[in-house]
Amino acid sequence: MNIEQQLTEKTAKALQSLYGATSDKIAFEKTSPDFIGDLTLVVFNFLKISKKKPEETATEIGTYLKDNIPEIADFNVVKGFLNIVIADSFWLNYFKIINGKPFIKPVPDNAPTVMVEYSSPNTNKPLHLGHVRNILLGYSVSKILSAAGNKVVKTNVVNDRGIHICKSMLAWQKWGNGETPESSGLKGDHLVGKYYVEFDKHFKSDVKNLKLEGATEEEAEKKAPLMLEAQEMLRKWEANDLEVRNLWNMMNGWVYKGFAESYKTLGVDFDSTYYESNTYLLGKEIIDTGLAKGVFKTRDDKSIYIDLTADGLDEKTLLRSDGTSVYMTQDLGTALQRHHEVKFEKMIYTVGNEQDYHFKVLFLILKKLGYAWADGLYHLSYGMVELPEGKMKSREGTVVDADDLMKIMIDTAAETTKELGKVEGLTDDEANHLYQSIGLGALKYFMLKVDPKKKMLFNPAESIDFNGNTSPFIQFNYVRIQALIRKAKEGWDFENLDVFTHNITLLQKEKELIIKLYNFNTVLQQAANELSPALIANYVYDLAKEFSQYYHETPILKEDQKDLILFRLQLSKTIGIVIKSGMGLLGIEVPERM
RNA sequence: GAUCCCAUAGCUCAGCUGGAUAGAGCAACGGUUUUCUAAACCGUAGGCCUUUGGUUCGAAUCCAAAUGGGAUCACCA
Repeated sequence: MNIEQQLTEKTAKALQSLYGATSDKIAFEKTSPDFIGDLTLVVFNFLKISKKKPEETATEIGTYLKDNIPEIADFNVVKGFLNIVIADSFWLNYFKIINGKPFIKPVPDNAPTVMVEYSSPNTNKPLHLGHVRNILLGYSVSKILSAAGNKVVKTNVVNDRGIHICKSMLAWQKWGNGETPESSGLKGDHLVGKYYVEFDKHFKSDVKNLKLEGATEEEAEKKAPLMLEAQEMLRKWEANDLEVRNLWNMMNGWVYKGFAESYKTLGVDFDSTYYESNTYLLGKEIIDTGLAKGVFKTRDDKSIYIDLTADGLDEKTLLRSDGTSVYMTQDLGTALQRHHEVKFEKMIYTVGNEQDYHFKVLFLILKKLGYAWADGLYHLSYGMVELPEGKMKSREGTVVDADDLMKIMIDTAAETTKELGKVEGLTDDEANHLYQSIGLGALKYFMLKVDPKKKMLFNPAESIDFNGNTSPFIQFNYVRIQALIRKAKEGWDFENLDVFTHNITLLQKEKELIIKLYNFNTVLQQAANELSPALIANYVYDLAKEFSQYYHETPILKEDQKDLILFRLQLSKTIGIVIKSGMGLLGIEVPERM
């Protein structure tokens, strides 16, 4: 079925029969638009075995292929380029098979399991723009992996304990006057975040005072009374102090409720959630294993470490001299626990690139401990989100809050939609749902169309632009297709678009569109391999753009011949299916009208 | 000091494992609506792909170095 495979195989045979040797460099690529043809073979690589001029070699191979592959209609040679024209009948035939069918297949029973971790928030403040990129990436990658035939387990690790939480708790205790989400009308995560900021404010003035008394910055930060109190609170938490635990439970409860709301608006979910308060003691048994295997070593002060200098890394402490564990130890333990619970083939950590080093070390340690599954661990590292005015700093108030951002996007969508007069005939619920699809779609697409590993600039003005390479443009083209189908059902007798029995001549653009559809699976596979939603985003945009051009230059319902109307409707409908599937992989909804 | 990542139009980004004249969108300028939804379409203009070497028939793409930007290198998470 796959035409490239067939061509590659036959080319190998052609080389063998023409020149008595073969090559492992046979690769077909898309023909450049300036030349005639669909697929191109570059023959320069074969000159050594053909011992002939490029043109001659290309012509000989072309002749052989044309004689042996019925789907080849024609070929032409330009310098060392062999351009192959695939017969329209092949593309039409292909279209008959896919016409109206879903493009994404269900996950087979024997599919490998992949665990994808994303979001991983701290519970001391609300989600911000950086989390948004993380969450959208992780969610989209889950969808893509699932579409590519994997069982996906989406998981979230909540960092619900530690000094950061105690800061919020302490500030609330001191200055909160019993304020609750209900009494303040604030979303729970925002309320807790407010007290985190409050802590920082008072802490800074503590530090300032101490510095006036002659302390250095470092000393002051360590000795600030507020910090000492927070640390005391953490100790009490670890000792299971009832009062502290109750406060902790209450405030975390507020935050979870707030997060749940944000996740819901964003349209993402998880199959499992791990809480660090349950896992932070894990990893200590791994220390024994490591020591027994001689992988870990003990220092004079009883702290335990691993020496990675031979691998070009540093020494990494895994157990403090007081016997407590560090972040790395916890992550080792969590990895072990998760592999035990979910027998994953692969585990993907969606975490920012500032932790590249951490994950390099984590994976290396697991490999050194001899866990074979460690080869399946992968750090999906993504770049920072920067604002036009520079980096986001929570303490300087230059953070873009996730809830605010979503609201702005939805409100702007509402405004624009009303301006364009597109709300007629919609109920309030329908209209609100539409604003949500458009506003959030724009946000998601804006963040996902960029290669994950690159840092990205978030320009608010540009992100709410609904023209050009944006989600609303893609959604709009889907909507046009649905409008065509609705009209066709009303005015014409085209109830069943799935039957394809006619024979027609393809326009150039129609052929290009079918080829585009043909490429969907390749792009999906590549996106799954590279864990890159950007590939899907760019593909869907290209498809929508080509459709938009087609729509403008070609009559569909206005066409005279009934066969042609039917075919063009079918083509449009199938393009719609692919647009919807592709957008679905990005976590973006497509409306039926807009 | 060491390691890792990045550098393409004024701006934001594509450009897959090397191939023919480097592509979109935004911004700018001009055009298209009695005809399927103009959140659209068409056109004009805009480039020493940071620099220098190397590999090759052939480099934006691979290798090395330089420059600029970012990140990391805790008994923090």
